[in-house]
Amino acid sequence: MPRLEESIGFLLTDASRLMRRSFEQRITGSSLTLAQARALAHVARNEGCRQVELADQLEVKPITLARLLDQLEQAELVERRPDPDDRRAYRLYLRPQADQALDDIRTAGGAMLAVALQGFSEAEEDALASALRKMRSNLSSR
Amino acid sequence: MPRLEESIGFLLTDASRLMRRSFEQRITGSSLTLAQARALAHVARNEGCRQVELADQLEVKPITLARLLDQLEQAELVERRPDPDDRRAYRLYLRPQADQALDDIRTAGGAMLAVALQGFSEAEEDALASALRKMRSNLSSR
DNA sequence: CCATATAGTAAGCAACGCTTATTATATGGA
DNA sequence: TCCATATAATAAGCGTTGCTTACTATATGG
Repeated sequence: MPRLEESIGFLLTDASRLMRRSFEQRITGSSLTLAQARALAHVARNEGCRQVELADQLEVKPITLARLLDQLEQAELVERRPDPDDRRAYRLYLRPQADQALDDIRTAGGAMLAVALQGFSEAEEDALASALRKMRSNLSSR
Repeated sequence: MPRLEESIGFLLTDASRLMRRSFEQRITGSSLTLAQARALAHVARNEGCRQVELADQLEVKPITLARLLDQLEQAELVERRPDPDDRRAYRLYLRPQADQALDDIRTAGGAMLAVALQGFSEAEEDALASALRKMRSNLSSR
């Protein structure tokens, strides 16, 4: 009988929760949560995209993304501009302050990972990243 | 410039969120959340332990665990018994229905992992588990 | 015996994510 | 052209997780 609490499922949630804790402790400057940071990073890679597209990418419901964008807009990091071709839709753009926030995210994330990945070889890091990408793809609803 | 949104940090949170979604869709029978399931699994491995010990193991605050235990107690899966040697403390025990719930957790978790780990060799699974354990240990507050 | 520490809980907060429903706008037939 | 249907975004409201702060009751050590 395998130890249930040491299964990959629980290990992954443990690592994820500890990572979030570490990240949010380090990013006190920008006071972003991990979910907000993630949304911001995706806007940065997809400037001009619509919310429904981004929600699909992030694999959350549109309303969940809308709330995240409310926070990012209030922090003046992201801007919703009306889509000229579809009056129902917005297109998403970075505001000037976003560059600084993205830097902060990189810094906090880097510091967190430096701790989390202590003792990992580069090959181990690559294997981990690759495994996680594969899992994400396997679990994707698309 | 590495792709921020593909860093191990975000990959891990993605995989974790998708896993939780998949798990909670599959365990409709017992209607447990992943966090409750995790707490239950730890009670099973540590019957008779005190809440403060379990909270420490789970790396959550005692009050966070207390809420989880409220839910598990209401579901008649876990029982708080007064510690005979310390009138401030409880000791935690499984109720009879817990066996069935733990089976359900194994089943739902197994089905979820079967999807999540499609295309993984046994060696890759082991490497992933080992990497996650190392990360957890590196990020542990203890 | 008293100061301090510890076990557990209460109250209240914020984030995340959801379901369901609503509004406004697009779009594809008849 | 018009209408039925679909789509983009949001509103309202819920449950879960996890936290901080503060409290009560009990242990424990000097």
